[in-house]
Amino acid sequence: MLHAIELNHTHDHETCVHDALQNAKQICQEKGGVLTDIRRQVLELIWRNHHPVKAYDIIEKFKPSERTQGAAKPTTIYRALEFLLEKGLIHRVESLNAFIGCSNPLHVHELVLLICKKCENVQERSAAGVMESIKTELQQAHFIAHSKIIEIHGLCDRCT
Amino acid sequence: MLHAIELNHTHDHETCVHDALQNAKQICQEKGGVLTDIRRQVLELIWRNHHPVKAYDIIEKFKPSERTQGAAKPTTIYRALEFLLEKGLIHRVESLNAFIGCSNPLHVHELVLLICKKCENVQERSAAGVMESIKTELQQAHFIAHSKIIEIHGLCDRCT
DNA sequence: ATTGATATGTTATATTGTAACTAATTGAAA
DNA sequence: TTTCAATTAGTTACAATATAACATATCAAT
Repeated sequence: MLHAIELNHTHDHETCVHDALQNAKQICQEKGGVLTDIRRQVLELIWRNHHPVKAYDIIEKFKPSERTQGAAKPTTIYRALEFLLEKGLIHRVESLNAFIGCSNPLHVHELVLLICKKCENVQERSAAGVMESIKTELQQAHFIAHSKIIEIHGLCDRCT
Repeated sequence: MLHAIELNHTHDHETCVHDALQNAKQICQEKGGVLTDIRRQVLELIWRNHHPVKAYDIIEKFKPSERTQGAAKPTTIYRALEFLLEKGLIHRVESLNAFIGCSNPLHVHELVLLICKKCENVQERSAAGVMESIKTELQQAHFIAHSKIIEIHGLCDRCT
């Protein structure tokens, strides 16, 4: 377990962000992408936040380099997000139009997202049992799945 | 089973739209809402389309009455959609930013949506087994669910 | 050096969704 | 039956989210 998404006083945020970047480097090596400055910074921003981050939050917070004049334009950020999604380094939360860091990018996995309405943490779970029963359901329906979106909204452990 | 969402030559579309409107009237009686002209027309449009419909598609297609000058404004349509969602007469497909008619509005139910990439049909399934395994997963996580979004993208029976 | 692949910049616009306030409607209580 | 309160709808303006299309830059391999 790399990073349980548990944001409490014992959580070492620097380590966690650092590890995410290390993973990113490794994955880019393995899968052949390049973790450019922009992409790295976007990933880092998402991990620092540790809550679902909206594209326009990133756009606003994004630090311009010497070359670039203003803040990064939408296109730039959306392209970085697209890259990170492709490499499995982040997830898109459909029901929030937002993004979170993938807590276990080295291992490709389908997931259930548990989204707390109160603390806004998102917990990522592999939920093998759920995936198994979905498989059964899909077989009954003769449906070939390409992607699965499972997002549960409610109250997490600590917020109940 | 009210309307399996099967759009083929044997599918009687008029009956299907008609039944949806009948259900809507009944539900509004039971739950206390009023199925106004606008709301009814929005619901009808969604059912006639029989595919996921985007809010702005509705806005464009919306027939103005004698009173209203131009097409309906966004606010009007979003309000109607909100009403229909509340009454369980339609579903929002989060991953498409679109809406579909609920195929069994008389019976409150959590569902799995099977979204075909090719024919764009959306099949609504109760998937008791899936819901059961999600329940187990949530208990393990000590998470209290308020709502569940389960959307599977892929190829349906007829499109494989 | 040239080329091809990848990444970024730039401009403009498309799409999706709300806020805030006003006016009309309607149905029941006074 | 008036008037009141609640609900619905109209209007204006804008916020938030996302993409298209084309130009430029970077850099490694030929």
